[in-house]
Amino acid sequence: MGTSQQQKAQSRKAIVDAAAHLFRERGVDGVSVAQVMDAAGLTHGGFPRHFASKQELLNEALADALANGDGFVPAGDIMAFASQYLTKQHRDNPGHGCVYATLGTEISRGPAETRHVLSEMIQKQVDAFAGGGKEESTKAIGSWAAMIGGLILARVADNEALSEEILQATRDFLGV
Amino acid sequence: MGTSQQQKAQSRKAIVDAAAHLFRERGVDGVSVAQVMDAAGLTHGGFPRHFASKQELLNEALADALANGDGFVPAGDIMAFASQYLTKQHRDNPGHGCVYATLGTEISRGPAETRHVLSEMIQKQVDAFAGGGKEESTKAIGSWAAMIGGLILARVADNEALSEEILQATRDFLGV
DNA sequence: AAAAATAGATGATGGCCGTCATCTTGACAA
DNA sequence: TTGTCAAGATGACGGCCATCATCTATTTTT
Repeated sequence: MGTSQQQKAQSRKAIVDAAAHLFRERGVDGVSVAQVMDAAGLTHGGFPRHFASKQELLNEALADALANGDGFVPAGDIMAFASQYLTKQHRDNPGHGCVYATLGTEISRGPAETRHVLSEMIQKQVDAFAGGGKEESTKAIGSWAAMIGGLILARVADNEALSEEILQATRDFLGV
Repeated sequence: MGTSQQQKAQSRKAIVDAAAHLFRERGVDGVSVAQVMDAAGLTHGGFPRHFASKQELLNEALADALANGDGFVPAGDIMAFASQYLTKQHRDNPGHGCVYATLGTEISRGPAETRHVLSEMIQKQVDAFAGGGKEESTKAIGSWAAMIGGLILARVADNEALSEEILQATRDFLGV
């Protein structure tokens, strides 16, 4: 099954996309390499041709998810961002949602290398916040934190009323 | 190795304590039953005498961690609570810290039964917040969310300056 | 056009984990 | 005191996973 270099690039992209999606949906430990490959339309054996390890794929998937903005990274007005973030839509689609709210804790416990990738993303975000002065920065970081925590609580809640109550309260708290 | 019923109760407590600690520190998937038993001073074979499954132990461990207040559950003044919560001390000791910030995402993806246990804890907390009226309740839930999100971000950050900046900003944001 | 290179498939390997079976030994009931 | 029961130890089993080895077929190079 020889394949052109163009197809290899396509395959690689498919693998990264599948990983970025599945890792957020089920956690890194909750998804096997074989499952990622399967979702990418390949079999597990082709994996080493693209990545040296699952770790390496995770790093790439994280960078990709955040670079594409798919990972719900604050941009522009933090309040406009918050109103998109604290929704049922986002809550029910972790696979396409905020990386910090889905993988933050798992990665904080993981290898330094992967942790560093995510840490740099946070740094970049905090730096961006700092543009508007200290007070604006504090508000942005604090609001961001509330969004992440609120979404996590809303996802743990197993009944719609409670979950919606948490989302609503967090929105109200932020004045969105 | 016959053992008295008193010793059995002691063993059970040791297992639950070890689990509550290790699960928060390394994640549920990151700790094996054998490791929990070892930390409790036993071997893996005695496990079935106490719990039918790892799931069952998790449920018990969660309930225990939260009941003991060790799990960082808001009590009394939410602001006083926040100032204890957003500290390096808490950040660096997840094993004895807030359950939502360590296991929230993992459990939101897990079995309904375990999710229900944690969900009921949230419900109880939200109900307690509601005592002071709607506005107070909104503030409490929003602040709680900010604490959880802020702590998670601070734990992901792999350099002290950034991590401390996040903790500080979240504290300032909440006015603590 | 022939040869070399390689993407991807199939399959194997070693390790870890949750759970169960069995045995031993001390606790309690008689 | 004797017999039953069970806590906990040792050990095994089946399943899953990450990674590597090998084979194949097509692409790319010469």
